[in-house]
Amino acid sequence: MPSSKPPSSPDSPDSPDNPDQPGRPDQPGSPDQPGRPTPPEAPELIWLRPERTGRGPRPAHSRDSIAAAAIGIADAEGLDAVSMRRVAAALGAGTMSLYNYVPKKEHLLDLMLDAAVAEYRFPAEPSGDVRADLADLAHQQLAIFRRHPWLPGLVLSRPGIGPNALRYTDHFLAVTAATGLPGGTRMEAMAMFNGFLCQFAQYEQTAAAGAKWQAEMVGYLTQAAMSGQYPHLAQAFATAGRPADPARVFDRSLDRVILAVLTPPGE
Amino acid sequence: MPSSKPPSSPDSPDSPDNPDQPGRPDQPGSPDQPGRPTPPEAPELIWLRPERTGRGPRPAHSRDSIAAAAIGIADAEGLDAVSMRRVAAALGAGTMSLYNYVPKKEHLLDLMLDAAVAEYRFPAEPSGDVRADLADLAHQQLAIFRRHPWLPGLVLSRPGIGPNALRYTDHFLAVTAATGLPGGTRMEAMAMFNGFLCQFAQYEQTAAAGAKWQAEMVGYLTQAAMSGQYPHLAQAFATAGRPADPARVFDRSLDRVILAVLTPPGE
DNA sequence: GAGCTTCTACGTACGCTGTACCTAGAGAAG
DNA sequence: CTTCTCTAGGTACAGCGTACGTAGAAGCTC
Repeated sequence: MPSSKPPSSPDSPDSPDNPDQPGRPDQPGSPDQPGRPTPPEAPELIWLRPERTGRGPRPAHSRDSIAAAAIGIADAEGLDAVSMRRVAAALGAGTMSLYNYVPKKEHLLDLMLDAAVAEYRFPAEPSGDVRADLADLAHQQLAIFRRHPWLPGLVLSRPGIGPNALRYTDHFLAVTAATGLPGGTRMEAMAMFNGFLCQFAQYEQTAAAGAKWQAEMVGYLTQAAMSGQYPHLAQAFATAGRPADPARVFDRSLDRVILAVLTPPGE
Repeated sequence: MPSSKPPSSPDSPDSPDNPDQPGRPDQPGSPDQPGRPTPPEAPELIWLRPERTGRGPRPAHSRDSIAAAAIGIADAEGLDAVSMRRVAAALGAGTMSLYNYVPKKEHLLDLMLDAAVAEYRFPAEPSGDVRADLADLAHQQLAIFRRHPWLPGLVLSRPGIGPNALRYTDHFLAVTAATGLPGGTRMEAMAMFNGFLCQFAQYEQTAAAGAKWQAEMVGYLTQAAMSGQYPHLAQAFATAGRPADPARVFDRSLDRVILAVLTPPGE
């Protein structure tokens, strides 16, 4: 139904023939009398709302194009610059028209998130080497996070699971199937895996963003270490060598995460 | 994420008579003549600003009382309810007076974060059982997160390190000293440990918050599983037993995290 | 076709946000 | 004493999310 969205197509403003199937029968909610003025109950989850109902004029935009516009703004100016007005203006639409596509701004963020997740390229089949497959997944994810610096924060703050996130989940489950671990355990492992990557990417960004911030942080930490109030911190500082190569830190930490993922939970 | 945005100063509306400061050197950072009205450079990190300089009237509030007021609001009504106006009103102060204590709202969040971290109760010395100490730390942290539902999101979104966070760090380093791992590795391990706890607490909350959300999610996932597009997800669903006890899930996942923490990184 | 219904587009307006800027006045330093 | 720095707090502004209402297009049923 939804995507199979090649990311190479930036945005086709109106694909003239978009034979989508509106055939979704109805909400499984409360069977209402016909002719009720209020729709029974719109789902909160945007993925449960059909993109198009088939009545009335054809929408001038699509979820994909809206997400692409928002992502463009976020990539260029940060997530804070993504406002309903900005996105609508980027689409050439009136501000309030956006609310025909997206009931709340949160849902716009959900669209952005899932559109970004569409950038993964999964192999058709797991290679058989679980560690290698997970490492590949991790490096892809890090690359996507670097392309979209706002993404880690979004992933960490929202529980959204769109169609593309489901594809990611499915792939992760496929890759880890060989471990023999039960499905629930592998889902928990995925959450850990994901969380680690988000945090690492976020750390990377804050470190890279401000030289001033970094300098202040170093000053603050050394001052704290010298104060004598934090002896173990001081000792860690004293024994630390050079700042360590970030790529090495990533691979090292990733190894540990993968280890945790692959270990059977039974004590 | 948010900052790094130059003020841009589009236009000062109209200052009819603004006689002083004709040659305002504008951005700080330029070495000024002595006796210049602008202070040389205020640090961005709030912990590097002295709480009190000793001149002028005594402030009517303290960082602690401000943080306590903000935390009270956040606990009762969520982090979104914490606005400068609300906090100032809770203190019985004018809105703009708050800016004498906190240069930006971000720093108010930093104060809140560190005040919440102050709730830890660390033993004077590590017990010698690293796993047990870490498990205790984790359970304390989870309890704090449950007391302050807004905290995990803050911790995940801000790199702030206040004095109490330093105390936490020091304790973690003390506990893990027995592993013999180098300081840098233990810091990375702490980040993983922390991140896991934040994410778990956050998941716990979103799951507990909305029965409707949960119901929709289950419907969405089962529908996705039945669609045939996500075979491994479907299989995981099919083989899953009952929803599993959350406390068990926590302890199980915690075990894996601790395992990852304690494992030497060298392959 | 007519007529009804349902959708889209979008302007206006409201309450809220963070905060720049300014005026008073308190109190320590010289 | 004077002088200077600090604090308290009001006013104002640009921008936010979005509730609400109107106008008209497009599909369904007859």
